Amino acid sequence: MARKGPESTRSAQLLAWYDANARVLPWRARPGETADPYRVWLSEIMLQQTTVQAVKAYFEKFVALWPTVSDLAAAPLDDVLKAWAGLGYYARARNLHACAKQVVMRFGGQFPEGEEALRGLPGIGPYTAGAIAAIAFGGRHAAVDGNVERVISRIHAIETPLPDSKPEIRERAQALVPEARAGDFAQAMMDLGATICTPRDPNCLICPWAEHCRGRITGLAPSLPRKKPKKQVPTRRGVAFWIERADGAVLLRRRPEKGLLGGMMEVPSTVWSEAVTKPEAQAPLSAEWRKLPGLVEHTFTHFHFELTVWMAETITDGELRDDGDYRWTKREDIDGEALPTVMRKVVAHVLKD
DNA sequence: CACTCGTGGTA
DNA sequence: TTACCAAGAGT
Repeated sequence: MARKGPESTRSAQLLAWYDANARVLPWRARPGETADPYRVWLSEIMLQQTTVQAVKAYFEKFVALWPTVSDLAAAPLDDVLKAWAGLGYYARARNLHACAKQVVMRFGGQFPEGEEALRGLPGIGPYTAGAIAAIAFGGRHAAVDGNVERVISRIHAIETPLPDSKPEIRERAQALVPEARAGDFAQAMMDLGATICTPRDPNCLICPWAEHCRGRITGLAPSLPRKKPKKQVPTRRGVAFWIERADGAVLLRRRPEKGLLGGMMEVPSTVWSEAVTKPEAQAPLSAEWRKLPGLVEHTFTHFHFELTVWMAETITDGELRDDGDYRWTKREDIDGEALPTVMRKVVAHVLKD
C-alpha cells in the first residue's frame, strides 16, 4: 500500500479537532447515532444562504409538524409555505415540498444514497447533494459551501477571485476527503469555517491547520477569498392597498408561483418599480383611498424597497377588478397566513395606528 | 454565466 | 448608514 500523502495527514488533524470541538446542533447526529437522511436533507435546504441561528426554530417546527418525508409530502403546499414564512428564499419551500413528493413517489419514501440521484431532485444542487451523500450516507464526497471555499482559498492562498476559482477549490476540497468519516469531515470543514477560519479576523492561533496554511504564512488569509465586485442595488417603490370589509376581514392575494416571493400571500399592491404611476388604477377595486403616513422599508438581496400604504373600506366583496387569487382573511388569522416579512411589516405598519 | 431570489446579524 | 455576509439553487 502506498504511503499516505499530506492530504490524509491534514484530514486526520481536522477530524481530531472536530472530535474535540464539534458543535451540538439540532439536526446533527450525536456520536454513535445513525444520521436520519430526512433531517439531514431538511436542515441542508434550510441552511442554504441562511444562518444556523435563524434555522434552529424552523427546523424544530418542521420536524414537529412533519416527522418524516412522507408526512411532509402529504401536507398541502400552503401549509408548508405558512411554516416557512419569514425564513426567506421561498423557492426553497416549494422545491422542498416537490422533492418530498418525488422521494415518496420515485423512491418509496427513502432518499437515494448516490450524489447523482440526489442532484436530480428539486432544490438539491452540487453542494447539498455532496452534503447529504457524505453526512447521511458516508459517501466520499466534498460539500463545498461558502465556508469550504474560504478555508480552501486560504490554506492554498488562492488569489483568483470567486467564482473563477471554484473549479480549483472543488478539486482541492475533494482531495482532502478521507476514505472514512466523510460526513464528519464535511461538518468539520464547516465548523472550522464558522468558528475559526471566519470571514473577518480569522483566529489562526488556534487553527488545527495553521502550520501549513499558505494564507496564514503569506499574511493573505484575512483578505481571502477574493471576490468579483458586485453591482449596487437599486430602489423600487410601490403602493399596497389595505382593504377592510364591513366584517373586518382584510383582502389578501396570492403571488404568482414563480418569481419574487413566489406562491406567498401579499397585501395587494401595484407593480414594484422606480416610479409608480396611477396607483389607483392598479388597485384591486375602486374606493375612497386614505393614504397612511410613513413608509414601509425593506431590503431584498438585489434591491431596496419603499412601500406606501393606502387604506379603504368596502361594503361588498363582489367588485374586484381582476381574477387574481384573492382571499378575505379575518384579522386574527393574518398571522397564520403565508406572509413574507415585508408583508408582515405592512400589517404592523397598519395596525400600529 | 450573470442574474434572480429573503432575511437578520455584524462591524 | 452602508456593506458584507450566511451549510446555494434555478434559470
